[in-house]
Amino acid sequence: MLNLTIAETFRNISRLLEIRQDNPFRIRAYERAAQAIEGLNEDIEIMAGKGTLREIPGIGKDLERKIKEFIETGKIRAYEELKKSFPDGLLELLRIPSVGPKTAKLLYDELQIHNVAGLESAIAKGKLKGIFGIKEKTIKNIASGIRLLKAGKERMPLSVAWQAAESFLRPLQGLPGLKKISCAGSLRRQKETIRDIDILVATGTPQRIIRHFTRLPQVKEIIASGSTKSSVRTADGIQVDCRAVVEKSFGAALLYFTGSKNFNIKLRQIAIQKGLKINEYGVFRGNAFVAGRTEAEIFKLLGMEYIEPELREDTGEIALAQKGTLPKLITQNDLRGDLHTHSSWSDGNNTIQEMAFAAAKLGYSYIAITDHSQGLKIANGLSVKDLLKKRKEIEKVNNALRRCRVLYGTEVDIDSQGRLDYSNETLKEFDIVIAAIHSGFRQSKEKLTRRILKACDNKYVNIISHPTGRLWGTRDAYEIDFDAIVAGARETNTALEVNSYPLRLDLNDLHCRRAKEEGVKLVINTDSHATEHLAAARFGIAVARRGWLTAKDVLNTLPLDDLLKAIKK
DNA sequence: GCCGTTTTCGGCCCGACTGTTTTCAGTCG
Repeated sequence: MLNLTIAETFRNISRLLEIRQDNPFRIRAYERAAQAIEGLNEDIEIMAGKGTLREIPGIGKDLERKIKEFIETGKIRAYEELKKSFPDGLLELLRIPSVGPKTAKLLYDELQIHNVAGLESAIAKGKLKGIFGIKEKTIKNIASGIRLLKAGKERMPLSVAWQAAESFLRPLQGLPGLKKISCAGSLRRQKETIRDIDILVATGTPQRIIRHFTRLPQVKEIIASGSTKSSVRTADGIQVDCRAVVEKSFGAALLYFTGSKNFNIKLRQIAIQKGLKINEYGVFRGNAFVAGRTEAEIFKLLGMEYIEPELREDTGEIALAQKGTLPKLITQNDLRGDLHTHSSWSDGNNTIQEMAFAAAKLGYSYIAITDHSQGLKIANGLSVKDLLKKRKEIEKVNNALRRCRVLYGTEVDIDSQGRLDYSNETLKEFDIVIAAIHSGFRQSKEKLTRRILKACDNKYVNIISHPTGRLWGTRDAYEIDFDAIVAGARETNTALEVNSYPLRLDLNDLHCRRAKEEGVKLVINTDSHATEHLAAARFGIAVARRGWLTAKDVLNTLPLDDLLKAIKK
């Protein structure tokens, strides 16, 4: 898939144009296009084939041509030309916090510095002193920016970001003078990975709240601190921004700080058409404040439905909101059960009874215990003989626990040839069968895809679990032909799983939206190996919401009887 | 370079903080 490559190329063009001090609107056009392409839920090559590139906001005649050029030749001539006028590595300088295009150009023009290593040695030799506009403080900032860049704090998974955010939200909540508090930014939009954390507060005494914020024990460094805004870095290297506004502006500020950037720009343009101006303090007609206390009143004023944060990516949601036809996103309350969990029969920490009680406590009306199959020795997979005993135990738990029905399930291994690890005789006894790949990840895309399709063809397989095999920070997704799998799943009435386990999140939001478009049902499971993992469903819900899913698209929102009917082949 | 309820030209989202200036440019979000 070329989407990210093309987005990156456009972003680089934007940056080089910035250094060259080209037309600022042209610069922004490339940046906007890059962001729009990143947010696409469709393969850009397929769109090019269908001739729908121009439907992407920010893609006009010229960029359409450039995208096609890239798809056909692997290059964009104009970009290659542009690169020639700059030394290799110059873009690297822009990745240093506090170094922007102007500084990069200055460093290059004055000292011929064109990469981070060169900048480091120039600092060490004291060469930056004496350049107009650069003094001690700036040099220090650049040096610490380089250290940060090298520490390589890239993005963190959503789950880690939530933990960090809560460590700030909790101590601030209830402070005297604090009226409202919320996280904002990509965290509120529940993106899969987060760069930094935004916190917004409504207060009449901003200085006091900001002071409290910067003095929290986990703060290691104050990056900036003004009267209404402050940025800090934690000992873990996570940047947290706090912004304070008066209560009247809270909705406008929340809207603004939640983003995404392209979404905000689009909204402000719509406001301008209506003779209004939006900033983080409110919506104004002339100088008169007309809205801003809540996000809802701003959307209403702009003539559109409330748009959930997870949808705010400028990928078509604004038009639907104007028509009033947004999907009603699934919530955690819609889930009636978990269909992928493990017990101590295989590699889980808890007994079936403990898992069942934990599920009941969450308000679930069913939980499937889907232990690994016999071939997966490393996970203590169950032999056919074990299965009989396990089934008896489930019956016992079901007799004792009325509120939450335990389903007799398995996560059956798909072997390297696409065969299943239990016979059909065994499989047909289960209430629910999940199939998944646990080995042979390095096979070709075609072979991996065939394995999964073969599993779909089995009439007892109800769900395909973690289809792309990715494990965050450990293993990249293996390549599959997702469109082929969607087609196979649809034909065979096999559901695809959104695995909520924070390091998997497989499928992702893009996959969800695609599957939904093609009419394939999804399930949101946790793959829990302990009772406390069940709570991770919130992360699967986050993915599903970003993937535009409603409760209707997700099978485990159904009552038990309906669920069992719906998964039948 | 994009875009159009001001439609093929002439606009283009908006503001806080810092460091370097002494009124503002650069960076960031």
